[in-house]
Amino acid sequence: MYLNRRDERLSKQEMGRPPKFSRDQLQAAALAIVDEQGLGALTMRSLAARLGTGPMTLYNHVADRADLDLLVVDAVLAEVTVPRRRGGWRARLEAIATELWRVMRAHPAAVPLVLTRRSRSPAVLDVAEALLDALARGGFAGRDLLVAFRSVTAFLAGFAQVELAGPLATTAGEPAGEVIARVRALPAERYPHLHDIAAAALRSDPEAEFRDGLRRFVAGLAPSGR
Amino acid sequence: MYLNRRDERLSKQEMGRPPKFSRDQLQAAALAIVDEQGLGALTMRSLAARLGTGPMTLYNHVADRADLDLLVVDAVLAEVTVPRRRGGWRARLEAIATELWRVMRAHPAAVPLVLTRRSRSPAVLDVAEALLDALARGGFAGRDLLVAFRSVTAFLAGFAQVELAGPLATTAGEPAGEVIARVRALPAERYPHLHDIAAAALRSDPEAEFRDGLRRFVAGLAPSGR
DNA sequence: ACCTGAACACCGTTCAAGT
DNA sequence: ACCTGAACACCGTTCAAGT
Repeated sequence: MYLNRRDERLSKQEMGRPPKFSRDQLQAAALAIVDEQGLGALTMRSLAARLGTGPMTLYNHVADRADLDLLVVDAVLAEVTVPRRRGGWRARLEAIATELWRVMRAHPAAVPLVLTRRSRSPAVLDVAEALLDALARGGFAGRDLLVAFRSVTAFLAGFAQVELAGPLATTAGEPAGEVIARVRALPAERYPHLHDIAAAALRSDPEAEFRDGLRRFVAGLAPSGR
Repeated sequence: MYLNRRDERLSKQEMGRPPKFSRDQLQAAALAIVDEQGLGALTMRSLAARLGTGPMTLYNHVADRADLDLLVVDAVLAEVTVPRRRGGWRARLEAIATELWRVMRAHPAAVPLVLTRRSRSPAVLDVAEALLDALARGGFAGRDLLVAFRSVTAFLAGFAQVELAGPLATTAGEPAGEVIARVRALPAERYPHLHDIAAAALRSDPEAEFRDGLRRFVAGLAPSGR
């Protein structure tokens, strides 16, 4: 009887206690680990330790390990602030793409996750809708819009990725000069053009490369006019 | 003395025995696991088991777990047969890109690895050089060539990735109709364009989307003319 | 030179119990 | 409703030993 009454009290007060951590707290802690120590350092146990609790506590907030990756993706994309609508559709498209590029470069270790994990959070969907809106203003619709959207996100995702893992990418901490030196050590008669761009990469910076590539890409975009 | 002589014999005969597995065998086995059971199923132990040996044996052929990922990347890219050189540079660029696209779609589970892991094997460098060669024939050189190359690989890597993990991507085994249904369950006034392309995706096929996107992209490419 | 078993530190997660 | 420790199956890798 007494126990029963106590159980009832518990079910309304102590049992219905507020969550110990908010989703924002988890996101911030998870992203901090990735930023500071790399992707490999993010584990259920490391995140729990950083929050000052045991591993099992996390299962009150995420379904499993895969959910933890989504936490990081959402944390990164939440930093995107969709720019105000002004200018033509090309300018708007460039502005959103540039903002996305900025955010990804701010969290290079998280990029593989952003490119690889599928999240349906508002943070992700809002950015997608903003890109689509810019294209729609350019006259794209239906399948035309679909293809253009896939192309733009492809370009964006790819550019971030290529800088990270392409043949000219630098490993974490490795000076760019060494990578280029390694490319130059390859047989020149077999890889003449790789030599060429390695030399160019030495004098270029990724920011400007992205801007040029993006501008050229956007300039070439046009609805099929069917 | 006798033992010494025996040791010498061993060092020339039994000790210098040929490797138990070739690199090709490791590559094929690793890729088979990924193709059949997904990325998560590839472990040192699972690969060893498939080869009928113990986990430690693998360390005679790869440096560590990360090396195992490179094995898969190289196995996939080794399937690329660079098309014969003919036609204009745009046609050639499209041909190589299409071939790469074909190979990646043949191993969808391996795509995240291909996009994310850096390999410097000839398989990878040869494809890069072929793309560069096509662009060079189009008049690109130096920094121009660098930017164009990054853009093309970006487009390619991104397109494969977007189909795999973009907002309209299907999880392994999940019918495309369900994904689209889920998008349509979103508030239409907030995501009007996502609704639009979801409907278009229902009637489209990725092959044709890639071809259209690629053609449009290549058509827009041109050296800066400085 | 190449192979291999035992052992270790670490991981995600199930289970059962606590408030 | 939310928290948590013990325990389990699994992982990559070190070590030492074998041919």
